[in-house]
Amino acid sequence: MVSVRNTRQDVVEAAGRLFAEKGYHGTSMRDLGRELGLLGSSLYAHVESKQDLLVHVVEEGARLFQASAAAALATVGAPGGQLRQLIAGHIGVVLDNRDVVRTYLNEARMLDAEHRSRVIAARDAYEQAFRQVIAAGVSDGSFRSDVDPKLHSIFTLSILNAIERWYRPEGRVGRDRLVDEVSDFALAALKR
Amino acid sequence: MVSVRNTRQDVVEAAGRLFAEKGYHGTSMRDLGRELGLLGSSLYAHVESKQDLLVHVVEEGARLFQASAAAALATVGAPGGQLRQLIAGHIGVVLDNRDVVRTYLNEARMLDAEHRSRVIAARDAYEQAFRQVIAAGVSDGSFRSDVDPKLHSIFTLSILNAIERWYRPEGRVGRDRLVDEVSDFALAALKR
DNA sequence: TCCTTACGAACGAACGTTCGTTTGTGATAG
DNA sequence: CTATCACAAACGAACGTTCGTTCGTAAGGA
Repeated sequence: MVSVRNTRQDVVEAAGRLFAEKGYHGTSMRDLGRELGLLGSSLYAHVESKQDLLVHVVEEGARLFQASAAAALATVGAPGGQLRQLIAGHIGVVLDNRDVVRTYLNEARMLDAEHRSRVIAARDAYEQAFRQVIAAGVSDGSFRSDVDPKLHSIFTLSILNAIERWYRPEGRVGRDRLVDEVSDFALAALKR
Repeated sequence: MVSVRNTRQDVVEAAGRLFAEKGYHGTSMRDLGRELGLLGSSLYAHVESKQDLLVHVVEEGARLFQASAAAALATVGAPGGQLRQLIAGHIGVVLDNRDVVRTYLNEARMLDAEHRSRVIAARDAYEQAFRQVIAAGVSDGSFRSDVDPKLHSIFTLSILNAIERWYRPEGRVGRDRLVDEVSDFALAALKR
């Protein structure tokens, strides 16, 4: 029942891979066709345009992060635990969807103005989740009172978003260790 | 006596600006010409090739960071103070050379293999400066003993390298405040 | 039989780059 | 002073290639 032919999802996945590796403008439709064993022109049976492919990859990235944040916020517990959940979720998304995430983080600015502003809005909303949790911890006294929630969330997200640039799954740092290290680093600045 | 004509340095600067904004592959030689008020073909009076332009911008970025690290390491003082110097220097480089730094950070991977590996080596050497200072602080007891210098330097550099993505000089956070916030954040995880 | 998938030729536009020519400017010679 | 010269800077046409995309057609599974 396995189809020999390619499906739309195959094309989007391959696009994520190539966009992540060589950038949107560095990838041609013929490159992408070659990756799937077909001609560049054949891709148009599955997809409307090259820009359309970028839109789909980036929006999948946005969806993944949004779902992760929603799940973390749904957990009950102290702000410290919730922040740890946010961090663990983010790292899970990055490690399980490297190419989509790399494209989401690095190539979204190549989108046309309309789609790009939607992505920016999604990122703002995601950052809001971090800010909320930190602000809650400041309010209820579990975090230091002189913490700037906005700056702290930017710093934490900076660490998380950079992971795709250096982390190697086969290296000496396992996934759980990574979550612990990032969490401890981010929480150290919050400890009163 | 200011020249009305453009100089090689003008071209490299404009290239840094456009590469930072639209990416290397997203910038054409005709775009770059337009930026300077001339034709794309006219650029070849100043420059060997488009790739050549990228090489010069990226190598300038590498030089700036290397000089900053050397200056910070030359200061005497406790590891905590030296780390703060490294951070302040990095932030200075980023804020005073936004376009060069953005190109250095985001477009270096578009270089051919030879130049790219030189950039990677330069980045490794730069990260080494951070790692050394942290390791020294662990050794002399001014930092916690269970700190992993490599991970800590990666996290700190992640924060520093992300600054170009969100910081606005005209915003509510001034340069000195930014240096303090990043330093406090990075040092909190080192406090014993 | 229809519908999806893929082909492969072709399109016009844009790409990086080359080249012969023109232009402007500063130095030099009369 | 002015005429001449050299040279760098810029032009603009053109090159060969690649780009994203279109289209008519063929093949094959439901």
